[in-house]
Order: sequence, then C-alpha cells, then structure tokens
Amino acid sequence: MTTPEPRAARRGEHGDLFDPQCPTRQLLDRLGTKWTSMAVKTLADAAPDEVRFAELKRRMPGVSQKMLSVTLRSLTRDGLVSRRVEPSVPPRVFYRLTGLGLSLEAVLAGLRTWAEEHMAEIDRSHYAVEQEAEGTAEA
Amino acid sequence: MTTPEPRAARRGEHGDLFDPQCPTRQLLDRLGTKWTSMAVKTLADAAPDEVRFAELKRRMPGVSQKMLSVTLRSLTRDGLVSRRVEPSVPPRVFYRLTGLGLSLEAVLAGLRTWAEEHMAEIDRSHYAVEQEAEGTAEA
DNA sequence: CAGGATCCGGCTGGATACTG
DNA sequence: CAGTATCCAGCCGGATCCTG
Repeated sequence: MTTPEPRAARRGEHGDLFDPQCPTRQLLDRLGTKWTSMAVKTLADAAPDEVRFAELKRRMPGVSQKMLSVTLRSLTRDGLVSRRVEPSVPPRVFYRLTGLGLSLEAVLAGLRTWAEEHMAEIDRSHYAVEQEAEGTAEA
Repeated sequence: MTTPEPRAARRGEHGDLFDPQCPTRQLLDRLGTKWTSMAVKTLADAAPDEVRFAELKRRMPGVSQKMLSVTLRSLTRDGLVSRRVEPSVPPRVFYRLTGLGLSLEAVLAGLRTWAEEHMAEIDRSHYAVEQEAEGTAEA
C-alpha cells in the first residue's frame, strides 16, 4: 500500500518544509492541482444532486480517469466531497459536495470573479511589458 | 460577454491546453506556483512602501534567489507588481504592488480566511477517513 | 462501471556558478 | 546588489493495462 500521507500535521509530528501552520499554503497546494477546482465547480453546479463517476468525467473535458480518481479521493479525504457506493454489479458510485465543500466553492467563486474581471488587464500588461522591452533593446 | 482576449490568439502561438478562455485556470496556475502568494502577501504587508530584492528575499524564508527572481518577473509581467531600478553601483531595485496587485491581495485574503477557518476541519476529516479505513480493513 | 497499479515524459523548482 | 544561466532531482499528471 502506498503511504497515503502527503503531509503530516496530524498529531505531533510534521515533516513540513517551512510553515506547518500556514493553512493558506496547504489550500493553495490543493487548488493548484490541475483538476481540483474544476471538480469542485462541477459538483457545485450539480448540487444538491449527486453525480456518478463517469458522468463527472464526462462533464470535465480532458480529465483522465486516473486524475479524476486521484482528485476525488483527495477531496473525499479532505471532507470536501462525500462518496456513496451502491453495492450493485456493476457498482455505482455517487459524489456530492459536503457543506465544507460548498463553502470552499464560495471562495472559488470569488476567485473566478476576480479572474474574469482582471485577467484581460493582465493580458494587456503583457503587451505593455513586451513593447517596453523592444524599445529598450533597440534604443 | 466580452471575450477577454484568449491570450493565445495574440501572437499565434502559446497553444493553450484546454480552455483558453478560462481565466480561473490561469489565475490558479499563477497562485499555484510556490512563491507567488507569499510574494504578494509580503509586498502587501509592506505597502505602500517599496521593498528591495534582498529585503524581500529576507522576508520570504526558504525562497531561493532564482525563484524569487522568476516569481517577481512573472508578477511584473502580469502588472501586479511594479519594478523600479535605481541606476547606481551597485544597483538598487525596488518592488511594490500595483493597484491590480492589491486587488488580488484582497482575494488572497479571502482564501487565507477560509483556510484558517477550515483547515483544522480538513485535518480532522483525514483522521475520520483513516479510522474508517482501518475499521474496514480488519472487520 | 469504478478505479488501482505501473510506466514514463515534462515541468517545477532547488543548488550552484557566473555577470553588470 | 540583483540578477541570469545551467544542471538536475523530484513530482505531477497522462496513457495504458488490469481487476472486482
């Protein structure tokens, strides 16, 4: 079995690199992984309904089965997502955001709003910096 | 809705992987990089004062000179940070958050708040999941 | 259907050495 | 002082194969 212990701030021990009590770092590590935010968003869109694995995969264009699996397991471990197995053959597994997950979605919504409002500005800035660089180069 | 410059279309290249018009993805990519949020936070704490490179490095424990440099250049390109060079010998370079950067800091503050309020809950969830796993294992 | 195991390429970021 | 350039290890995530 693979040690399912990414970071250990559980009991007394903590092999954390720098700031073990920096929750923001841990949160950003999670959000930074490629599919987490999309999974949360997709589940949030469906809430309060449950969504099955395959359906979830279908709604997340580009995600591989492995990464969806890994992402969901991570979210489940974090208590952001609930997992319900229907013991039939073939099995059916349902996922849904927990209350905690929904509260995170609210934060993500804030991120999305900022991004939509300001990313164009950031793009424009890239332009400006390039122009400046050219000007400096051939002065 | 005003499609905010796919950013890929600018010069032709930049072949974005999936959703070029997903600003959230781009924002998360930025925030996900290890030192971005800490740099923004550190500069925000100093604002409206400027901070020199070495001083900034001193205030960000663990950051390498390379990564600080890369991070700052990225932030500058994004228009989130302003860079002022004092052409002396040795040179002195000053960094400061722009208005855009400050508005991002506000969003980050939201993230931080959520993280501080809920990361303990997430840790507790890990506990629960482990217990559950053990129980299932040795039923 | 759901997802574990494995292999592996590419990118992130750390350490080091060098420059204006 | 404030970087840039290079090398390289480790991790992330995609593709593939296999199982209950």
